[in-house]
Amino acid sequence: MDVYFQNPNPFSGVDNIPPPLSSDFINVSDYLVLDDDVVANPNSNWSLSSETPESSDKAGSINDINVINQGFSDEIETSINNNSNNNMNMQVHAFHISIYFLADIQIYVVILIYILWTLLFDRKRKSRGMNETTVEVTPRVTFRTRSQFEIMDDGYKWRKYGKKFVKNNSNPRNYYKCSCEGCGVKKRVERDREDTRYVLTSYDGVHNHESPCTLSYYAPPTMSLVYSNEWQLQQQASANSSSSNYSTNTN
DNA sequence: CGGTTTTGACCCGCGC
DNA sequence: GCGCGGGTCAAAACCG
Repeated sequence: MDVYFQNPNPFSGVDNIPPPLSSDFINVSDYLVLDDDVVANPNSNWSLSSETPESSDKAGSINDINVINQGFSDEIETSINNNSNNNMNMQVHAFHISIYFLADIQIYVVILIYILWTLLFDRKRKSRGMNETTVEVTPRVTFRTRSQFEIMDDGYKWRKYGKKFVKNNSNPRNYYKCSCEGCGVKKRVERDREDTRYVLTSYDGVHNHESPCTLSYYAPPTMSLVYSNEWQLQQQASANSSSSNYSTNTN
């Protein structure tokens, strides 16, 4: 499992947009595009977790990154590369801890848990009328980010299709679909019910297209102009929609 | 006018 | 079967 984060920094050169506050802006490449400050300060206050389709609402944070992938906790190794063209990348490598550092007995426990979990998952699939050849792969990744904004730029264009007040959370949960035709990725955004300073952003599925942000960054100058303008519009729209919120927090 | 947001209704799975 | 909670739909409103 390799997850690459890139940082085109869409804020650079954009007028009327407040400068990014430390750790308040996290963007997305596959899921996130990290801001300069986040990459430069690995200890800044952010976290990442992924969850199985059956275990929603379990996003948490262990140190910087927490990954719970299909029932296993994964050991994470992070590395930050700064290549020649100022395109900073963060590589996240995940290893199954069952092989990496568990003692022998614990390996068997993990294997047993895995078998039980697989059987349970298979039963759930069959109870839904899914046969053996039906593959249900809906990766859900949740980012827990300390931010004053619910809507953070993640490099993709989203269309809101629902809003729901969920139990035990006074803050609404917003549902978004990727606006790109044919892309079925969905996004769920809500304030952490336990600490409203944090925003939980869950992604269902994987984009089958490039982010407009990535295109902008790697495109030839003429293309870059087109996409950059799109980015500015998105950024300004986001800033306008939350301008009152921002103004109350900048003093 | 086209794209986005809002919001009530509807659907579905799950537990009792 | 029923109620509840979460997710989605779709029509109307909104906006640039």
